[in-house]
Amino acid sequence: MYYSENPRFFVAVDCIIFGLVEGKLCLLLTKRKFEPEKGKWSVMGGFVQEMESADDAARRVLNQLTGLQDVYMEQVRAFGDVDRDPGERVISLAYFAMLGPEEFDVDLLAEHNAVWVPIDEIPPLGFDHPQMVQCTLQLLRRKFSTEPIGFNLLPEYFTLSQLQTLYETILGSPIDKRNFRKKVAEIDCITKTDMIDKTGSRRGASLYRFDLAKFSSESKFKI
Amino acid sequence: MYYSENPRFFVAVDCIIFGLVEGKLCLLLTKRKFEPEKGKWSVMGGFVQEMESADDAARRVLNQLTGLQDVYMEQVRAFGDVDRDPGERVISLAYFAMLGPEEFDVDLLAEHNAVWVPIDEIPPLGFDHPQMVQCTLQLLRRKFSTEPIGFNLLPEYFTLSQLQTLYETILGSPIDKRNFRKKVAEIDCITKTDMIDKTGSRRGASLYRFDLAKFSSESKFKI
DNA sequence: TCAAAAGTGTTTGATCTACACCCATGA
DNA sequence: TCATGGGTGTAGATCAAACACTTTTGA
Repeated sequence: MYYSENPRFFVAVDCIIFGLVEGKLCLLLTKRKFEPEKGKWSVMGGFVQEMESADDAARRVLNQLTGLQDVYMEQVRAFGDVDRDPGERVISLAYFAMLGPEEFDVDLLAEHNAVWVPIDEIPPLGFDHPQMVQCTLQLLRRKFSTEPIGFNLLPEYFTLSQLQTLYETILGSPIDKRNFRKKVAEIDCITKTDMIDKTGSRRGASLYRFDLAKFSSESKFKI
Repeated sequence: MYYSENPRFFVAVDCIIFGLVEGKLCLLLTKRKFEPEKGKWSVMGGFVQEMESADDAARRVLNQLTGLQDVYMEQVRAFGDVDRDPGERVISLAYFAMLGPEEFDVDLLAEHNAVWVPIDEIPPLGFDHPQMVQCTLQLLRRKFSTEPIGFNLLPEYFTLSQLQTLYETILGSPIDKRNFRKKVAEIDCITKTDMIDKTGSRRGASLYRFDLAKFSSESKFKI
């Protein structure tokens, strides 16, 4: 048989999971409890199984760690260097996910030694995970200003200040408030509600939401 | 052992190979001589081997088909659906390559049933190759206007008309000649030589070249 | 009454777009 | 001499960036 002359490989998925914790962009990292790289920090990974697609495997790994379903996820790329895993030859597919401020299953996180780490405080990681994270951050920044994905990190209703702070955090530079609001006003799929958030200021701020129905892939979205 | 509880998979690389043939953007496709999908058109693929990285595998496959080395290649993404290959479970990594007008090994191409097909005349392809090609074209267009990769399709020395035609072909819309030349003039790494090409017109056109030394990742490159 | 965040327009410079004619040459 | 592709500048529109003050309200 044509196929069987060829070798087979373990195929892993590694999930680079973003979330906002106390306003800071964080990664969910785990301190490994198993060899190889035991004791080192790494992103959460798992192996693709027979009856699941790579995308399904990534969703499963994310679900096992957080208990969450229907989370925004996307493939970053494959990492296929021969020695990227010191234990065995493993080809890995990196995925990134963005979590909103839902309640996590804290027990699951603890069970996996998982903690939120701000992206400017990332400890040395095992395997080729530093590369994966760099690559993912680049992708994240590029997508962030051209596609409406930031909302995955926010609650359903959010203030413009929250949104602006998020963009400043991700893009790494301050944004002029008036220019920012001018742009937001031109984006159809970000709509004002008549609710007011009084927790963030004495005066109160209007709450907005992302309206998926008003978003088509051809709508302008440029922040 | 931790790893061995998990299944292993065939891992393929599929090469989406671009070239300019008579001024048209073409893909190098092969008519399959083996099952599965025998008789159907597909892009050129091969299996990753034990002692080679995924990138090396892609380079090897390209070399086996064209005889060429040191060709511009880049990973597109992984395709991991369970049934993407009707014969066996195969996870595939798509790569794209851009060939200049070098001499190909015609015998090798013939041996693989490979022909150049203009991208607007692509026949129905087997497997999930239509998806791969679409995905790659998107990536190509995005990279084309922000990174100096188009030169890989051109000879070392080229005229501005050739360059403009190339951009019009890839981006799919006509470009104003004066505006195009204005932009090119502002790009440091495209330099004029004192050579003249007399083959394309009676008057003759200055030949330009891409100067890699003058290109840094921070240089502006926006066409 | 004051601290703290929300909200609001205008001006300036930069960039992009549209547009038409002369040039040099070989056939 | 003329057909063919090579080469050149300007004006108007659009977009991006800089900039400061008033409003509301709970403590």
